[in-house]
Amino acid sequence: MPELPEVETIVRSLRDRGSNSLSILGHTLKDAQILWSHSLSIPSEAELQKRIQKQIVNDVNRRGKYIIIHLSENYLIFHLRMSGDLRVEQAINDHIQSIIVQKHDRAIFTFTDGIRLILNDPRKFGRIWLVDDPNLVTGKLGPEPLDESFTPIDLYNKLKKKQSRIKSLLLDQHFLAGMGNIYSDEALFLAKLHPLQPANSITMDQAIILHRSIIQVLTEGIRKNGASIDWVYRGGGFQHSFNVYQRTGKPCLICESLIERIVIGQRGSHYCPVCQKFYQE
DNA sequence: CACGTCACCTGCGTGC
DNA sequence: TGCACGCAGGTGACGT
Repeated sequence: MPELPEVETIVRSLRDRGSNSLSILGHTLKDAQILWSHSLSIPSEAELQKRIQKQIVNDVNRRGKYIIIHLSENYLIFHLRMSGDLRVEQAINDHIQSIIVQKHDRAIFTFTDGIRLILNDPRKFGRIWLVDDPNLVTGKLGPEPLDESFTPIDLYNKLKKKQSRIKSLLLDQHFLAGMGNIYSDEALFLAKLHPLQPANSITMDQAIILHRSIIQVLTEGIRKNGASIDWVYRGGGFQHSFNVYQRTGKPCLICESLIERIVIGQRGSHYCPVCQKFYQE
């Protein structure tokens, strides 16, 4: 489900107390229940339960699409993949609460004061880790697109070394962390690049614009609290700003040509055939 | 090594 | 209405 902006929105809601969200900062863990065993990557459920006890949440942040919860001793890490979501529940009555499980709940973390952090994940692709070193999980990720260390020159130099299609590269988390199908399509539209364009055919000028477009769509996505599509609604509004994603057959908002959809690496790719020309040398 | 394809899952919309 | 099919915000394993 979530890409960088959606994950960032969730991280902020876990970290910062909002009008309708509950921060877990400073809370002390008491117990964990894993309802779908594959949701837990490492360690074993017994080990997890033993190790998280009495650990305090010191911070919550993000690396790419991974949510990293800094505990007193270890790091509790979540990846929501396609359909995962995290919610924090207010403590109600202990006896009632321990029984309440919603459809698709896969893991429940209970704090000493009764609040609960719950992974809900219809498609069961989401994963959880408890590790001493977060690099064990996120170590191979590419640069953070919103960090200053991500520069147009570096992007150009890396593109030059790749001959895969630009759309596939943007989805490759080892190349760049955090982009998913929505934001890749939207960034390529802003950059006027055809999704099938080989990476090494992209010019310096185009790379500069692509760099700016990536930052623009991600920043706008975060500002709108991410996108809410399908039957899972999380309150974000970026879906109202889509130029091409899921707009197949609808007029381009710039030139009114009809948006096309092709499949690249098993993923639907949406683009304007006129604004996003395929360059042949 | 680099790149493409498949497996892992459930639910929803569409068309017959 | 029922059912088959295609589609969905991702990624690791495997093949060429």
